[in-house]
Amino acid sequence: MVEHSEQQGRRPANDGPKAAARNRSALVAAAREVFAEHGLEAPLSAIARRARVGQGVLYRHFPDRAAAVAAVLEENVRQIEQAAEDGDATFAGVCGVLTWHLVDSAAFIGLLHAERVGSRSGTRAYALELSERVERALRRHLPTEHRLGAGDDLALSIAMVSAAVIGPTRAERELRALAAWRLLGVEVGSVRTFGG
Amino acid sequence: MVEHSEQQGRRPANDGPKAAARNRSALVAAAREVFAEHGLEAPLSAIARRARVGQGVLYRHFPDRAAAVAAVLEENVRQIEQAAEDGDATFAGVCGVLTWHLVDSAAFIGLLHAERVGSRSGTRAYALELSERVERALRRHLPTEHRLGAGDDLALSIAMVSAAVIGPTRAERELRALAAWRLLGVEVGSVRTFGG
Amino acid sequence: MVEHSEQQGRRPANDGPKAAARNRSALVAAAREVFAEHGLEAPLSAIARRARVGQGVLYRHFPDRAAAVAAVLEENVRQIEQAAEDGDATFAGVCGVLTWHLVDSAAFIGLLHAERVGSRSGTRAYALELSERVERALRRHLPTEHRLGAGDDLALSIAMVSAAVIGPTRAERELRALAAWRLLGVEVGSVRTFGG
Amino acid sequence: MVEHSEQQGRRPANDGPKAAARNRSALVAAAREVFAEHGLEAPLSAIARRARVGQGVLYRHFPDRAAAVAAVLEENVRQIEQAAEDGDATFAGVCGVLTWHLVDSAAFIGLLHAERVGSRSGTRAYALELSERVERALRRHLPTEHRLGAGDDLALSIAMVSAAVIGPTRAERELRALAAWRLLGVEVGSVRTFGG
DNA sequence: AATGAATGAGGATTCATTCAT
DNA sequence: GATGAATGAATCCTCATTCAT
Repeated sequence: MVEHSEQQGRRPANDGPKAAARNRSALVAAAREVFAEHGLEAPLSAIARRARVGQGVLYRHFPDRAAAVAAVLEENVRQIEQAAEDGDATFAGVCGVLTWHLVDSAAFIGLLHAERVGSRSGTRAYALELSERVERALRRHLPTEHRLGAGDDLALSIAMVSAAVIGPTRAERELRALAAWRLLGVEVGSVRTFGG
Repeated sequence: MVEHSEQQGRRPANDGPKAAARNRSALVAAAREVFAEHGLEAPLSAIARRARVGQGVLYRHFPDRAAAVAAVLEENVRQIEQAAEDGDATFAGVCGVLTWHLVDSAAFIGLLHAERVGSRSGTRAYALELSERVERALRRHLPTEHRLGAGDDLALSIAMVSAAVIGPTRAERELRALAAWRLLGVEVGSVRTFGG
Repeated sequence: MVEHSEQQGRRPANDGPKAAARNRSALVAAAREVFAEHGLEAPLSAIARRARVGQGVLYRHFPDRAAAVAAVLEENVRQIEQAAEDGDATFAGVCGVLTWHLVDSAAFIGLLHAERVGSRSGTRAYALELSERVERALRRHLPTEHRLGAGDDLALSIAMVSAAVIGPTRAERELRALAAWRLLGVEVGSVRTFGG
Repeated sequence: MVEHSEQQGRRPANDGPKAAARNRSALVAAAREVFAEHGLEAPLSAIARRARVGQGVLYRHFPDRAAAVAAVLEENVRQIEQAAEDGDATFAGVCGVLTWHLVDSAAFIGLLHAERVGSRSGTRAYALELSERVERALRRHLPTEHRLGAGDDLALSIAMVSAAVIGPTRAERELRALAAWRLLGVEVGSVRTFGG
């Protein structure tokens, strides 16, 4: 008596490479949400779960936590860069986009606290690179005579503002962000995602 | 139900109650170092290990993480308060003492990021109380017409400066702290612990 | 924050998902044995150890002690219910099956001492639900004029009998169980597992 | 400069042997309360704390948990024996006193579940001895023709009734105890402590 | 004889990471 | 390429027990 139908465990279809891209975006989106809600220390398994993929896929795309964080922030940074590349861009405008991301995501705030992201080599370097890109995007539209123009003052200001962005509601966080910019003597444009 | 097997192993010397005070200071010192190096989320066991005491002693002295954090920060905050109570105290002077502690201890910086300290009840409340005490100490000497006098601006400034204090060396951290105060238009006195 | 050091140690074979079902039964069997031998408060780690699986597997299958207890008792209760659903079932017969399980497993006895199962919410509720199912199964065949028909008398009787079932040997426990029923004026059928 | 007043740690007066007796009763009373409230698995330290003595004293008087349990039960058993020795004693009356203790103390109930009290040798033997004394006290007034007169039936009945005594309120526990006796065909006198 | 601090093993639980299928 | 179960180290916390004073 041959019982060959015993091991029929249904396995989700393997959609091939096409699924890979889909999974990656799902993972990034999930990571963005999870990090935003629970901070950068959230369990990685939560990300896989929210993305509706197995743990293995997570590790295929992001070998470690830092990579996942980076993938999330990469998008944020790119939006800021795009805002800076826009023809009509102004310093205030780019600040507004930056502020939007700070208010939107706890993960992004962590970017400026790169030291804490992880002790494993490479992570910090990457985070630093990202924050430099943010700084460059802003500096591009910084009037030469601006008070933040000298030395590290711009980078420092970004870090300082990011620290101000705490609070349970988005409205509260935005208020604090704007107050922080004001204390630094910076006028901020509309707080919104670029193109949104 | 913790069912301990009847262990026979030789037990290290028990120095008796005399050790209590010694242990407590060892624990506070260890906690200060560990928190300064690894942040407020560092494993409590690391503190016990560095203090060369058993886990139980840690828990006897500090029933939870909040208590350990408090023990470390309490001293810092008190020093700032004492600086503020000094007859000759000035706003710049108290800022200097505050800055010294920020530069000295990552733990102290975390104080202003109370939201991250822990989800366990009590911790956050205590951290908030401590940061309010710091603010009150500073506000006491804030000239009425000072630009940080309004609303939450002083508290916000403290948080912002604390975020600026990163860097591998003490010198670097101090430079950044001073630059941050300068950006906020605040003149800081000598950066030193009160009475030191 | 669980910061795992990058362990290099060889990792025991991972038999993959196929092992899941096998592990689950191993865990239930182990739990049955451990609970039977050491009561419902036995260390969960003992169960994992006896099942030859890691702690994590235990928690994957049973999120808490209650779930593990339930998995063990669920089967016992179901057998009693099946006995009650049998066409030829009699009160004496169902009592016999109940008695068999009482004699077989200390865990099952604990069921009737639900109050002690655990202070953690959920456990007690579940235990109570199970004991109610046992009572319902018996009541189904309780002659209307039976002396245990009124109020809580049936539930009380079950609890009372379960307390009688102590002793080192199965034979001894069975004797005591039967004596207990007799004292309550209940005639019991053959003490055996249903269908066995 | 001689600092010889440094080590002045005040130490509570040592009242000598007189204190020993006082401590012992305090401990027994504390143990009774703690066991009654939290069951026989309660932390021993809770007993020392409630008795306002050091941990060491506890261990001096009771080398292990079993000894503490025994000390508590000893008093209960003695009261039952006294009730039985009273000139006017009846079976119903002694049952009433026994019932009072069952209702009063979770610890006493545990007596009849001696198997669970502890695995360390001696404990069980002592518990068994105590339960035998209870049985003897009852048996002394058991009418010869009583239905519980044969074999182990009396001991069994005691165990069975004790299992019935659960519930959050004393009133509830008493009701259940009385119902249990009734199911066994035993009439119980007033439920009260002997002489109380 | 009492005090009460210290010890440290043990149990619960959580995740990072691997890997058979 | 995807799945998701398994592993097991690490952390937290609780007590039983000892012992210097």
